[in-house]
Amino acid sequence: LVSTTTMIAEFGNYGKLEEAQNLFEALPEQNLVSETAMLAAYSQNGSLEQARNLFERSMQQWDHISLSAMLSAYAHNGCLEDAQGIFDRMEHLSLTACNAMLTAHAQNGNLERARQIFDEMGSKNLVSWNAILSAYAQCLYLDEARVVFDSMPEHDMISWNSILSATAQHGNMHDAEYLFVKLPYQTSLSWNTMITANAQVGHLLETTKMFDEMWERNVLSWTAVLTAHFHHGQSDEALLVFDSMKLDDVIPDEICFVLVLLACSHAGKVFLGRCYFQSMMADFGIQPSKQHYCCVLDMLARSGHLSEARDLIK
RNA sequence: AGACUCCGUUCAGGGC
Repeated sequence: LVSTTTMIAEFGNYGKLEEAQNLFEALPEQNLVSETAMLAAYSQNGSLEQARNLFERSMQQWDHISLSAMLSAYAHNGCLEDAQGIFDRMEHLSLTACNAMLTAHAQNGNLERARQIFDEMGSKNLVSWNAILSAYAQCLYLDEARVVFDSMPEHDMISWNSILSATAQHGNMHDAEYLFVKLPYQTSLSWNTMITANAQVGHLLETTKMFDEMWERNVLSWTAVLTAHFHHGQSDEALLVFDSMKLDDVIPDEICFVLVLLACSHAGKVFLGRCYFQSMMADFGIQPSKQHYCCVLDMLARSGHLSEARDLIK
């Protein structure tokens, strides 16, 4: 039971919800801890209804950890009121619960409420600091973000990454570059943040240069190059990049396919686009999301395949 | 054994 619970949590972290669920259902007996692990797996993969079912119907008892898990499930799915409901009913407000609630308000655009929770917290850990930092960073309140950053007792990769990407997304590539070279960690994460920033502001040359210099490339790095070509209207190059990526044994994810489908759409390559769409499902086992259908729809509509586009909507 | 924080993709339309 103990090792299976660990594996359920691991599968959840890696987005393998089905595997987690299979393990969970095959358990001869379940306890609070394994149920919480499953709850978190649902939450991390956007299955709010399943999480709610498990929490309300199957579970016989709850502790502060399972409550926190459900709280963040609500928080991540935009159910602010449900999250607040759990929060208000908790007897002991654990650090984790406060952090989750803080983030929920921040993601809902209520920075003041987030700030209030932060200020009222008796003790804070690095997660709390990072949460309020990224709340400001994501709204591109750079000044506030810098103040928080400078007040923090310590920084980890997440803190650096937040401030770096906010600076870059704000368009201050010089400042971003300055931060980047000052980083105490030169990890593939920081490289990916930087290369992505370059791609977002449309610096194709910088993007490819960084890509060539990287020692460890993953899907994010490849996605940045794809994005940069896409921004420059270079659909063919984008598709070439995508094919090279597969040759390099990097597994494309759903976002790569969004870009590929859009590239096909812009280049008017309907047939090719269909092939990629099929391949996405058949070869990579990716369930098409609404977003993917929108891309296909866009492609069909732009190229004048109106009746097929209409069928797709149905 | 389980919970909390960061990062990648965007189409169309409307307003200024």
